[in-house]
This record gives sequence, structure tokens and C-alpha cells, in this order.
Amino acid sequence: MAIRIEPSQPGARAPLSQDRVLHAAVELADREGLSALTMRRLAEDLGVEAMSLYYHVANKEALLDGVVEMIVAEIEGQVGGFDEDLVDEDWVATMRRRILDARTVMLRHPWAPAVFETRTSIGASVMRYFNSLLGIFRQGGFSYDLAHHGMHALGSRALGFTQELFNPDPNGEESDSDPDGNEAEMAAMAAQFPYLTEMLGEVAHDDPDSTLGWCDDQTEFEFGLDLILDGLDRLLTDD
Amino acid sequence: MAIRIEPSQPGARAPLSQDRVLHAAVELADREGLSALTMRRLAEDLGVEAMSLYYHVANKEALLDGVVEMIVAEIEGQVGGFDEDLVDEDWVATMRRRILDARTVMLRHPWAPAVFETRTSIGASVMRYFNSLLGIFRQGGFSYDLAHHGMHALGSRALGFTQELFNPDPNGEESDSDPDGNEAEMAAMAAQFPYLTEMLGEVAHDDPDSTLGWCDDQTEFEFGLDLILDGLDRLLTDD
DNA sequence: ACCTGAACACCGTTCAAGT
DNA sequence: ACCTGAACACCGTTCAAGT
Repeated sequence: MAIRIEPSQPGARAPLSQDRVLHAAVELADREGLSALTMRRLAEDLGVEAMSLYYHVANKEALLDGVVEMIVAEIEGQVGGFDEDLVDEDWVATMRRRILDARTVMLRHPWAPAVFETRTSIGASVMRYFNSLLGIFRQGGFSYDLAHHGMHALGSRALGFTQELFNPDPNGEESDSDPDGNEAEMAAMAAQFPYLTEMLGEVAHDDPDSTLGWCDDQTEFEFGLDLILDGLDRLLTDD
Repeated sequence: MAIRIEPSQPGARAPLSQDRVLHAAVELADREGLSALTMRRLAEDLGVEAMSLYYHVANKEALLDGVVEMIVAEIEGQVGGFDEDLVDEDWVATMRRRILDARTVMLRHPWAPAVFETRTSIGASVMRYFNSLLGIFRQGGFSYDLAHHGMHALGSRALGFTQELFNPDPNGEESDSDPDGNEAEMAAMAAQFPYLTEMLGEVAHDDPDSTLGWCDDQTEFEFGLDLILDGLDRLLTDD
């Protein structure tokens, strides 16, 4: 009588699958950043040779497409499904809540925006997400034409992020033109970039973080989002 | 009596300089795309060994920083200098014109947005550009606080581009979920993504290009820009 | 001062081969 | 069906060396 083999023996690793590969990819990027997400490094995490991955994903582009799908699926979970959005309130409130929910997922994966922006085609869960936003527009009374403009106006904000231009890397060293520098540098700054310098002096007061660090990303995101949603609502009710 | 040596003899190449390296980098990216912009390939274009570049730029990051400076300098040329913007008209009109000028430069270098978005610090010409936008806000009567919000709300639009999410690559092949496909696929699409499908059906009519290609980028850019500028103007005149 | 050759430590990806 | 070893054609970058 044969001894029943345990499904997961100690030392016997679970077989690879596309899902396991994608999960491991997200975890690796979460843990060590996007630059650590290489085929070789990912294989190592999975206890496998790099070339084994190619049995489950066509290539690295396909891997990244899959990772995007994972993130949007996480948004879908966060929202509790995209289907049942009967708007029994302001369309603005519904849209705002959905997008801010997406944002909380994005904030858990700070590397994700960079991946989204390199994608060139979209998968099923991204389509479901965009479809749900379109549904909110429609139930709010938008024509498809205006809803289409609205999607473009939102841009990446629809997915809960704005790719900040020139945001300082957290582990960045002091730059030479750092305004915390000596007075001569400050004076040179003020002469070349008067408005910028004065703004820095005025707004940076509130926050101990220097120069570029004073911005509250969440506040700025919501400001921009509300500006666009209000503008669209105005266009809607004008017509 | 010694014969005067011609400054540029045939075959005797001009010595490298940071400026020549950066110019060559922009030209290479223009000609063959961002992925062709490698240190080795760039050196080849300059008729030099790869390692010679490191005498003129610290590393590839510094090269890309320099490329960004080149592009913004080109904007500065397009605008005719950033200093003399006495607003003798609507601030909205001035801002709109400046940003659309920046956009015409960006459209000459379609790879540039991707480079801008990977930058982590900013150089002098970028600071001059942002300073000039801030100047327009200020001369329009903005507080620094509102101007600061305004800059964030504009985001990359301030530089004349929006990084389109999922825009199809021009040389992309037909995807499996292509809605030009057979009727069964169309029906499946309609069931899964009803709003998306209906929008496509309605708006795509106007343009022979299929699905994702019907959007007029310039129109959409201006729509979003105007929405934001109008919203900011309203906030300004409300207070 | 400016450029080079050789080498290092990485990439993604192929292909034929193993079990 | 699933995984691997060896190899290929690339990267950015170092360092000591050439002129």
C-alpha cells in the first residue's frame, strides 16, 4: 500500500504558475523597488532558474502587463467590485470616492505608476475599471462625447496617481543648488528665479521639510481632482 | 612660414564637449527613439569610444538631466525668452499660449516626456521655465498658495504633455481583443464592458482609425488644459 | 586634458536539451 | 508538461593606461 504523498512536502516547492509568478513580481517590487524586478532576480525569489519564467510569461513586457492587471484587480477588491455602482448620490461624490480608493491601492505600490505609464495595451481588469468610470459618468447624465473628454482630462488621475515631475527621491543627497545653502547661493537663486524663491520662502514656512518636500501629495491630488470634477460637472449642467 | 591649419580638417573631427554630447543625444533619440539612446550607441554616433563620454558627463543619469535641459532651452527659444512676460492680457491667455508653445516643442521630441518623468531633480532652465509660469500666475493676481496648487494641478501639462495611459504604439500589431474582430468577440466585449463598447461605437464613427486611435491628442490636451485654467480662474475671482 | 582597451557585473532572451 | 545550462547580444561603468 503506497504512502500518500503530502501535497506540499517540506522542501518540495509548489509548481510555478502564472499567478505565482505575478504575485512574486508584485511582492518583489514592493520590497525592493522596480529596479530589482528583473527576470533573474524574480526567478531567484521563486527558487527557480530565470529561464523557467518564460514558460509562464511570454517575456518581460507580458510580465509587466500581468503586474498591472494584478494592481487593478486589487483596486477592484478595494472597491468591492465594479459592477454595482448604482449612483444614488452625486456622480461627483461617487467618482471621487472610486478614484481615491484606487489611490489608496497605488500608495501601497509606489512603483506601480511608473509601470502603468510604460504600458501600451490594456488587459481585461483595466478595461473593467475604465468601464466602471464611464458608467459613473453615464449615470451622472454625461453624453459619451463629454465622458470621453472627461476620461482624457483625468488622465492618470483616473487611476489614482499623478506622476510628479521632479519629485525628489527619498534617498537623494543634497544638491549643489540646495536653497538651504549659504546666503550667496540664496541671493543668486533669488536673482535668477525670483518667483520660485519667494514662493519657497512663503509656503515652506508651514512645514519643517525643506524646499521640495513641503508639498502634501494627497492634498494636491485632491485639489487637482476636484478642480477637474467640478469643471466637468459645470460643463454637464451648462448644456 | 607655417601653413595655417584649418579649424576643421577633413577627417579631423571636432573635439568632444558636453554640448556636443547632449546635442548628439537629442538627435539620436529624435532619429531612432529613446531605446537607441545608449552610451555605446551615442559614442558611435560621435565617432568615439563609449568610455570617452564619461569625461564630459558623469553618467547616464547626468546625460538625461542634460537632455532635459536642452529641451527646455528649446522651449525658451520657442517662446522667445522667459523674462519679458508682462501680462497685458488675460493671465489665462498668456498661460495657455506659453504651455501650448511648450507643447509644440514636445511634439518635436515625442520621446521627451518619458525622460522628463524619470528625472528626480531639476536644472537651471527648468527652474527658469517654472519660474516664468509662476510669474504669470502672480501677475494674474494669484497668491503663492493658490499658484502652488495650480502648478500641481497642471502637473506635466505645465510642460506641454500628458503621458497618455495605454496609448497604442504606432507599430503595434492587432491585439486579440481587437474590436474589429468577429461578431462573437464584439458580443463578448459588449457584455463585459458595456459602457466602453457603446462609447467606442458612438465616437469612433467620426474617424476611420479604429478603437484607440480616434482620439485627437491636441484637442484632448487643450480640453483638459482649459478645464484646469478655467477652474483656477474661478477660484481666483471667487476669493 | 582628453581619450582608450580590457574587464566587470549585470540585463533579456534563444535554443537545444534534460526529466 | 515543465524546467534547465549554456550561450548570445546587449547594457552601464571601473580602472589603469595611453597620448
